[in-house]
Amino acid sequence: MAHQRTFTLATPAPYLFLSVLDHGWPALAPWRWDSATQTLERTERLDNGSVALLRLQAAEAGPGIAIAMEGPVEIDDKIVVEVSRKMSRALRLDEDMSDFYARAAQHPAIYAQVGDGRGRLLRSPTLFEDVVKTICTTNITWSQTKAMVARLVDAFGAPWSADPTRRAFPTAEQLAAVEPDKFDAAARMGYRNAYVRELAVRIADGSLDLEGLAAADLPPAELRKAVKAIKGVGDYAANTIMMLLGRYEHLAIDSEFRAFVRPRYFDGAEVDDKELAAVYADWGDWQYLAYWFDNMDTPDEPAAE
DNA sequence: TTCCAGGGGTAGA
DNA sequence: TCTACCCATGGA
Repeated sequence: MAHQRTFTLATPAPYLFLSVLDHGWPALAPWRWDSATQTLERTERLDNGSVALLRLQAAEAGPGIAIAMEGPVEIDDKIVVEVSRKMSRALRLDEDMSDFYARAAQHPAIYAQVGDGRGRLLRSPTLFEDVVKTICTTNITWSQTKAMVARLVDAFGAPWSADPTRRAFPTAEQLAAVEPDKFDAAARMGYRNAYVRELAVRIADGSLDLEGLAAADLPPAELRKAVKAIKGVGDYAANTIMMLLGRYEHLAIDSEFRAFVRPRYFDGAEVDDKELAAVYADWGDWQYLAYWFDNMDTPDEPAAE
């Protein structure tokens, strides 16, 4: 028997629910965006091991996000607290964006995109999921990133009982338990297979405390060094992960960044990455977001498609 | 066929 | 610190 419960998550001010579309993450499983109902869905594995479906929408009356949960076990207050904590992390409801908004207000082009209440780029309930997904964005097209992540979830994630085709993101322990050959054949991530497997094994055997890293209040340089020590994480991925940890002072320079900045600010001239990056230097701690919204001209459509 | 995508590891200088 | 070379996968 299915159990349902709906509750409201408080949001900061200003806040626009559609900001969840500012990042490409809602296109990656187990997230799903239903444009007809403006609903962000996610299959989530709870701490008690059961899998529930979450449906997030802007609250009908007043501020906040309405979360409708459907799961196989009774949804008590403890579960509500757990899901609230996870979704608050995913939607970054605790981040202080005020300084970024103040700076954006001085830049009409950026402000036109950021407006009031955007900029909270969607992430995952866990750093593990964010790191795996980031590795899946390196040296690959976005459509293949989506396919790789979908295969990972379909093959190894725990199923939602009401619809087993919908699964939660696999835990590190679940992935570490899979035979390498079986993992590679199902995930088909190319040379990234070994990176993701090693990450999962190191977390599962306790040699890497990734979530502890996310929770620890480390100096940024130390945090970045620890992130970059993960196999498969270079400069681009490390800076993307820093962004996912709420540190926006580094730019993640990739082919997309170059393809945007070079023609716009250098008339297509062959300039190196250092020079390209200097375009956003004035933004200091907010360089990543400044670039992100500079390179966004479709505010009402899912980003990075 | 060849190229290369929201790069990174490694060896060698 | 920098460069050359290699790397699975699959679409163009």
